[in-house]
Amino acid sequence: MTELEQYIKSYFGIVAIDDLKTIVTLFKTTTIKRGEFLLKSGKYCNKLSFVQSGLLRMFATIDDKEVTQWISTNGYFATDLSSFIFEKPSRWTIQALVDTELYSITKEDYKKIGNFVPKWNELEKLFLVRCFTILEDRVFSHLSMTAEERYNLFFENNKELFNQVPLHYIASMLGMTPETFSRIRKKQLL
Amino acid sequence: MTELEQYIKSYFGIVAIDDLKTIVTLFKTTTIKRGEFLLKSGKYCNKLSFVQSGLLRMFATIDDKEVTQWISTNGYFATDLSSFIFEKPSRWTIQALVDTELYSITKEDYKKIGNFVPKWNELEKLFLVRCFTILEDRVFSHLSMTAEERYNLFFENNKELFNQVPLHYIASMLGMTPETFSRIRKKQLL
DNA sequence: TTTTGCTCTTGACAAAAATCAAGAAATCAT
DNA sequence: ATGATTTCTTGATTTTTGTCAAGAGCAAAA
Repeated sequence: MTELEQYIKSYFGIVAIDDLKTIVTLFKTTTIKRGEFLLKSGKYCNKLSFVQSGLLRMFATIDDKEVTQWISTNGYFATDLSSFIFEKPSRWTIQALVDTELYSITKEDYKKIGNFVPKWNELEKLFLVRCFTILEDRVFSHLSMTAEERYNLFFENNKELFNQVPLHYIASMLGMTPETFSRIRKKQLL
Repeated sequence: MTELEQYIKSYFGIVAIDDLKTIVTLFKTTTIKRGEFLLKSGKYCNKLSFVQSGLLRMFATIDDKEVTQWISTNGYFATDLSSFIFEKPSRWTIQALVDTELYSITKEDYKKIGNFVPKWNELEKLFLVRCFTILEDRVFSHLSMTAEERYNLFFENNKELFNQVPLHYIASMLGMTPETFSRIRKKQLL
């Protein structure tokens, strides 16, 4: 199974191998260089991408401060779902933190998948509910956990990321300042 | 247009009137009394409900504390989406805060909608992305706003709720203690 | 009515997290 | 390699929020 086939499977669930191959043919590989933008806030998000290698950061700018909503690494997707589906301006900017290889599908091709894969609607639904659940977990973590607990939880599940991206982006994504992040980190390293 | 038709429209977007009428026939009205449970954590969520009148609270219990994730009022839906779609045990408990009238559809009937309404898949997708976006906003509010700012934003959009439910539930839903909530509230009332 | 329980507020205090400022360490561009 | 940036850490301090405890206000139940 190719990488992309695996990524898709992990988001969309069990997919018949023939369907999987059909879907994959609609994706194109593209590259974006460190610092370049996959999407800019206010623009229309017209493709859905999976990260093959590299790192993307999704953020919004508010009062001159950048708030990092998500960091996409190898195997994750990166898209403003709301903009992509509703075809409205994006609220997020997506920027490459390092040179990044992507598998991307255009909105146009995305719409066609249903013609080739009869079960597509069901798969897409599972995908969306999975995305929903991830956010539900995140909201819950803010209602019920301290900064330190959020740090620990995230660290356990994303150890690799801590050597790969500037830590203040992770701090922002977890809802704390870089200083607080650094102090918690020190405590855990002892 | 009936109430339920309006509710569905507000979540699913533009729906042809005939389709709307077809969908509505699959819902049944039920009543649940104050204190009773629509769903218990660990059980399977086998129906999707809209609140016609009354109030529901969705929460999880963690370390003897109840964390309120959402309060559903008139026109809102109330369901553990993840449990409903994936048919797995629910993480949430949903309880009526007062006697509550519901429009409910069973999972079984829900699955049939597609047979009667060809565009159903598209509508369902829009519904899910809308739910996703609501949570995306909530996560963002925790990354970029203080407790006071979250209070004000929520108050502006949900003034009525403040006379209808015990305020400590709203406090929990906004991620703060009842005491903090009370102090912020006092400040805003002056 | 009285009692009971729940909700909300308030104060005093403690803890958590943000801010400000400085400097060290690492990385990047030339 | 050098200098320029950016990232990360640390300390001092302030602000925000949580905790604990007590009491007031209300509403439901006896």
